[in-house]
Amino acid sequence: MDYKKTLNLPKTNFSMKANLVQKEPEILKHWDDIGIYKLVSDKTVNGPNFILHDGPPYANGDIHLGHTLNKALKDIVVRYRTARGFNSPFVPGWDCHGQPIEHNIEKSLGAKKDEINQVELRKLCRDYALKFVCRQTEQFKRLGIRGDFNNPYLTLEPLYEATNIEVFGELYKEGYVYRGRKPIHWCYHCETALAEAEIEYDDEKSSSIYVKFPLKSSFVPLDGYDLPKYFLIWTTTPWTLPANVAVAVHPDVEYAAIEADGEIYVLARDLVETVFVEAGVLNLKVLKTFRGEELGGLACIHPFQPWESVVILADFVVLDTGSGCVHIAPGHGQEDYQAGLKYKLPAPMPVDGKGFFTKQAGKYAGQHIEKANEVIIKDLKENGFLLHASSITHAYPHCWRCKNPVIFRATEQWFISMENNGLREKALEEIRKVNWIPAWSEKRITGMVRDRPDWCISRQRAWGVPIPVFYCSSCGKEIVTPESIKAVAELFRKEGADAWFAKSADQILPEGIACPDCKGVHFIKENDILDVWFESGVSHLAILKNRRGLAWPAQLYLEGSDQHRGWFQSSLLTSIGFAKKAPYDSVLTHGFLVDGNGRKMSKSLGNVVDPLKVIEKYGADVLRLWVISGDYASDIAVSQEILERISEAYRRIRNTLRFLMGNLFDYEPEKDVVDLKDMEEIDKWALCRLHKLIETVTRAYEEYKFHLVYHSIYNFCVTDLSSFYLDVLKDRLYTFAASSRERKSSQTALYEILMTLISLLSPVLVFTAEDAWMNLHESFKSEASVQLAKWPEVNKKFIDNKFEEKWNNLLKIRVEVLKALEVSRNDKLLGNSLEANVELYCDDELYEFLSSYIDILPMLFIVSQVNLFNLIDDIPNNAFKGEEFPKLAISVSKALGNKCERCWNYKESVGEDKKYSMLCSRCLDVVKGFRE
RNA sequence: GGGCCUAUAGCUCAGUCGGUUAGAGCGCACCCCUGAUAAGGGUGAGGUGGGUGGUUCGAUUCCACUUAGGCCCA
Repeated sequence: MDYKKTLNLPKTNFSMKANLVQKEPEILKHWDDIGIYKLVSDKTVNGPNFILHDGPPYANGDIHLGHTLNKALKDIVVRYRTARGFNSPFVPGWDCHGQPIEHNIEKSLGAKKDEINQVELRKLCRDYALKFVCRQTEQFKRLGIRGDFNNPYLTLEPLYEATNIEVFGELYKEGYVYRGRKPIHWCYHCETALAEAEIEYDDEKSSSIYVKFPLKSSFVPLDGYDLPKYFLIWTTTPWTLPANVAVAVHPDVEYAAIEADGEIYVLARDLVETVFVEAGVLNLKVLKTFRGEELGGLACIHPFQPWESVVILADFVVLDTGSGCVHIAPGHGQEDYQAGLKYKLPAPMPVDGKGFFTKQAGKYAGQHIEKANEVIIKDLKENGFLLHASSITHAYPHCWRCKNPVIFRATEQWFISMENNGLREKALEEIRKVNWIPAWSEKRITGMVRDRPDWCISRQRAWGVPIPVFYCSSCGKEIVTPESIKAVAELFRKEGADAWFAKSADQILPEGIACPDCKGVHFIKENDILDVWFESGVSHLAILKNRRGLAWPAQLYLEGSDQHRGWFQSSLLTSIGFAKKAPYDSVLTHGFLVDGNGRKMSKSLGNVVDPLKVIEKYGADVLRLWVISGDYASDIAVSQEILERISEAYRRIRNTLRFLMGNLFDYEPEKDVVDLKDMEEIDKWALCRLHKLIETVTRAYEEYKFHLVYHSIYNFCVTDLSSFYLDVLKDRLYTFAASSRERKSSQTALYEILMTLISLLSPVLVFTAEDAWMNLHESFKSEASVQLAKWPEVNKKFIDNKFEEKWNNLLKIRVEVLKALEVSRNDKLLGNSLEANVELYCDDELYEFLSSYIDILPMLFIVSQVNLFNLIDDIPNNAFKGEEFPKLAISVSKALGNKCERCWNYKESVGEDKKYSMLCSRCLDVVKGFRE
């Protein structure tokens, strides 16, 4: 007879093979059908707020793994919060304006670029951005991100654009905003500013000249020498000399005063030889040396401009070329500009947009800079200020469109001052009030805010939000008033920022506005648009304050650590300016992606992992599991091996769920539940472990330590369940009478475990949890989705440390027995452990402990018989002795009796019954019960 | 060059407020099972704790330096 049919073998529709690639889209459709986002919000709307404000990704290209990491972490946080009953809406956002999109559109237009106007260009940019918003939306949804994707926030929406205007107006009113100058890349052929991405570096032949700057001040170490004294500077751009205001030296470098041809030159000592060999001057004498630091504050005479050039100290001075004395023209270089700010130097900018010198260039006014180079060199030579001139070839920036060399040119820009209104101090104060996770994050942003320069919010572009400033046509005065701001904001709310480009200033401004200075009534518009960081930086105002269901400030911002310089700061600064307070209670940062060798992902290294391909191969849940498997506080590694590992871990977790479900096929929670006091001890142990797991996992979610969620759940599945509890339970589940108390006891535990695991996993394995949920008996669930289920609560009545300690001891003994069994297995004494009879020889203490468990020892060891002895002297010779228990010897022999055909245990009772001669007594009762 | 961060077995992580032979799971090798079966169980081999130096009776844990890597600046 085939007794298999009389067993309670597992049954479930929850498939072993996940087939996520196919199943996930089906589940997504199911969520769409039932309107899961709304169901969850309706359920949690009255809970306490937990607003995670989404940092908007740029609407360009497909999502990459960095997006995946970030959005998955956010999704996990939000899902955990809603499961705990918080009102935690998730409104995804996109950053839609900006140079990269505009640049791509211009590229695709090619020569036609000049034929279209700004409004038309903006239309194309808009379509482009929206296209990628749609695309990324689908990709994020495929990842299982739950959010209000039907109502995302886009920085190109009229309401959003209007918020920028209001915030700018407020900041202006409060005195944070000013107009200043700053050097930017400028193409004088195209007459346009260029962004870094629009620069191509190419070799260029330039002049290389050493220029003598006469020392004007007295410098004590050289006072004794009655010779002309010069600082010797080097430059490859003679045309920038008219804008020179300083000479920079490195404070820590050794400088020398050299006598040559009856003159004294000051330059870096290590470069003396190089310079003079090149200049063909061989007769040198080192008069003195001094540290650069000593030179600071000296004054030189500009070779041809009517001002002094002061000696300043700068760390950026390097000694690989030149003389160690760097010509500084703040209007023509980044570092020069920074140094100029530091030393409060003037920043003359004697070059116009077409590349011609202005009046400020003195005698060179009207000349083009390209032509002026040789004139300047000639003049220097004639006036005795040139030591040497030659030419060099070096990498030089060129315009991406016209391929001509570009220049650095200071232009008028709008800034937010860090100082004017104490913004820096206020920001630092707010930073202290925010909870930064991990803690060092606070150090990082503090340092950055402390040292950052003023925020340049001007961009010379078309695709963005205009800076709402008007200038009086007659006197040029800038006009920013509550009325003008209101007019622009209202216009944008109605028509979007496009209106700025389509209308004239007079059409935009309300009637009756007059210039406060000259009473003029005609105005022109500012051409610059706002830095996109300003735009995304006002999202907390545009979205959290304006949308129903959201609230300001946010409980959490969660972004990559690069945002310490980006969004965390731009949001903080706008928020302080507008609302005098940080826009977030907590800020969590995660690290960056690296490959298996810890290298960053880059196309050139060829180690880029495409999340869409991972999803196609493994499924989104595996990708999400990967996201939490590592500690994101530092960088997160991804590689083929790592994904393979994660994928296996996923299968393991899934199978554990499957086994649990399969063994609950005939369980009805209400009817079959067994009281704790009536449960088998091992089932109580399982529940004890489960509730400790709930505690650990919940704390891990609470503290955003998701890798601990993964490791503890996984270890629980593998160690506690699969390799022990479930393995040991099979006998009881399969062979005991279906409705026996013993079996229902174990099922009661399994049910708890199953429901808990599904919930604990639900923020991460969103598809799998739902898949499991859909395959549960109706009687197991009261909600349409696991996402609506209650979070498991720790119940202290299940946790008993003393009890657990006892079981730990049993488990340790079990390990020893398994080792002994393994020895016998290797000796071919047995295969299946049920073929074994185990004899334990132990001291009194252990004997007493084990004898209280003698009835369940065969089950724990999965053997047919266990006997206890305390006669330490009578141990068989071949007994196994482990290291853990010196007072324990284990002897393994063939089990007594015959194998029961039904439960496979060896029992002496097998054969006692004539009719069922292949059954043990226990199975006999069960089988008889079947018949009745 | 500066600021912040990371560095424990092939992989992902624990842990030690400085103290006996550094843990877990996976992977790997070997074995068992075939009533979780494109599953399950067992045993075992893997670590000079990035490196150097210092403090200490004693450091993986504290300090300095250094190497490699990451983010952001310059």
